[in-house]
Amino acid sequence: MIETPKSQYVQIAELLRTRIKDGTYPPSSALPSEDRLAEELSVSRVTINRAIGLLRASGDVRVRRGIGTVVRSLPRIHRDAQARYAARQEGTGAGEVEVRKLSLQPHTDYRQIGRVVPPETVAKSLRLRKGEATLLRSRVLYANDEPTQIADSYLPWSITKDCPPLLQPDAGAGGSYGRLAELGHGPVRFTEDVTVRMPTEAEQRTLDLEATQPVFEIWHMAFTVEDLPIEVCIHVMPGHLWSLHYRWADQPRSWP
Amino acid sequence: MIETPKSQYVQIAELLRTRIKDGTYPPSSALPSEDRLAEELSVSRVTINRAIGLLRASGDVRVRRGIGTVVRSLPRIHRDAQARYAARQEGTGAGEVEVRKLSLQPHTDYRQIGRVVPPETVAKSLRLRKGEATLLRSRVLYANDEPTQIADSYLPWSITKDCPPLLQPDAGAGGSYGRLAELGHGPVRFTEDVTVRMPTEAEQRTLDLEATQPVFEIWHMAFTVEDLPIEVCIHVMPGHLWSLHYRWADQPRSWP
DNA sequence: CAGTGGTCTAGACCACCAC
DNA sequence: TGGTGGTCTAGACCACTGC
Repeated sequence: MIETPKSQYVQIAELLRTRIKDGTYPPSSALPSEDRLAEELSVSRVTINRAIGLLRASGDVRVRRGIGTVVRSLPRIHRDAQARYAARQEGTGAGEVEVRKLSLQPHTDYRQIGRVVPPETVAKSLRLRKGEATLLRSRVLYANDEPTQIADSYLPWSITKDCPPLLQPDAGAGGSYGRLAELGHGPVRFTEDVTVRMPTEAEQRTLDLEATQPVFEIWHMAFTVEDLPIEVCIHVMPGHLWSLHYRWADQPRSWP
Repeated sequence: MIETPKSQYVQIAELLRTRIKDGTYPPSSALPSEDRLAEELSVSRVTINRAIGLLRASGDVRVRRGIGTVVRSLPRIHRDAQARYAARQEGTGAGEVEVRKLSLQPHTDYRQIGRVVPPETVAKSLRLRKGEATLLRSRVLYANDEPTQIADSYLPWSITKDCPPLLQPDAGAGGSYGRLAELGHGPVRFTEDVTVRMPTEAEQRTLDLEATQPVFEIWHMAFTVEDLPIEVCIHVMPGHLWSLHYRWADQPRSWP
């Protein structure tokens, strides 16, 4: 093995991570202040700050200005793509099932529900004409009051405009997919595109993240029996909070 | 809208990103040196360094010590989970198809092929007894000589030990799944678990990444008709290089 | 050798929080 | 008001590259 001399801030980050793991700094407890750590380790505060920057990027600690640096405590949430839509059909809010499984307290905040001209990429995916409107259902989901995801769901306005329940936070039994089914546009096929990126400033505020903490962006699409796109839902989720699960069987390929 | 006064290094990062997008700094070209940028923008070099740190985390630039800072040029590679295993069955190396689609030059480096006692998590997934061995096929894939992923494939040694092609880099027509099928253990069902995390130091070296650049970890599993786990493959891929694609249809749930 | 980025320091000022 | 982290500076030394 080649011995690489490591920079101090990397070594300090490792030290702090060790202390978190061995219980010296338990979950939800505060780390010593940067000044104190600097003194203890005989380095400048800037070096400590940089070390903590690594812990922040990986989601191990969260920092509150004026308060201090605290060890994160939320476990990873498992998101089973197939199961969640199956659950939805049984009438449960899909996003909350996963959270409840971990004995955490879920909570959904509907930020906006209404008619909206969608971003061009969404319009294209839904095969809408230029300027054609959609119903946007935008919500933020929480676990124990910590934000866990933003979900912006776009549905063609032409199809949803005469369905009042879709304008309510609680869309009724089976959620919005239940209503779509009643309208004769029940989704039967889904796709998801998953990417990782750094959060925008708005997302940093909403999800309580820092510029260096990656987020999943899941571009979820639902199709009807006629293979028409009926929904685009964009999920933005803190990377350190989630684990995504997919499964499939080898079968004659019936889709393009 | 609330006006948030931004720190200089965030503003400078935005400025540099703008210049990259508008072609002032084209792909593969070098940014001005930190000293020069510091002079141009009338800030200290540390501030420039911090701004560039943000561009590095998001994968917009890569830095070569002694050389300079260069604008990244590789596009995102699309990975269609279902399609790639279908392709494999037709005899093409799955990992290379995706790269070739982008007119890039693929290349696979087999780091290790041989008998190995696997990590405990892998052993458990394969339902092996404690200490039972596996065949490990470990490889690094490249596009245009830039590393794009590490793939470590584990197969039960008891099943694979008498199949010499599996000890070769090229496992023959249909890849290792082809050989498993001949052995009567062809995989028919798959699962994938996707997480994001920061890279280990070894991964940083292998994938030419920095500590702040997130990676996908895909835990891929293959099952036989009898529903026995026949392979665990762990993919580690730079987050900024990939886009993952999954699809499924609503159907009577036949799996646990 | 000169030029590049990597790292570190001491000191400073600020914004935010709890009391 | 005192303690916390956020940011910035000027200067320094180092390691690595290419000439």
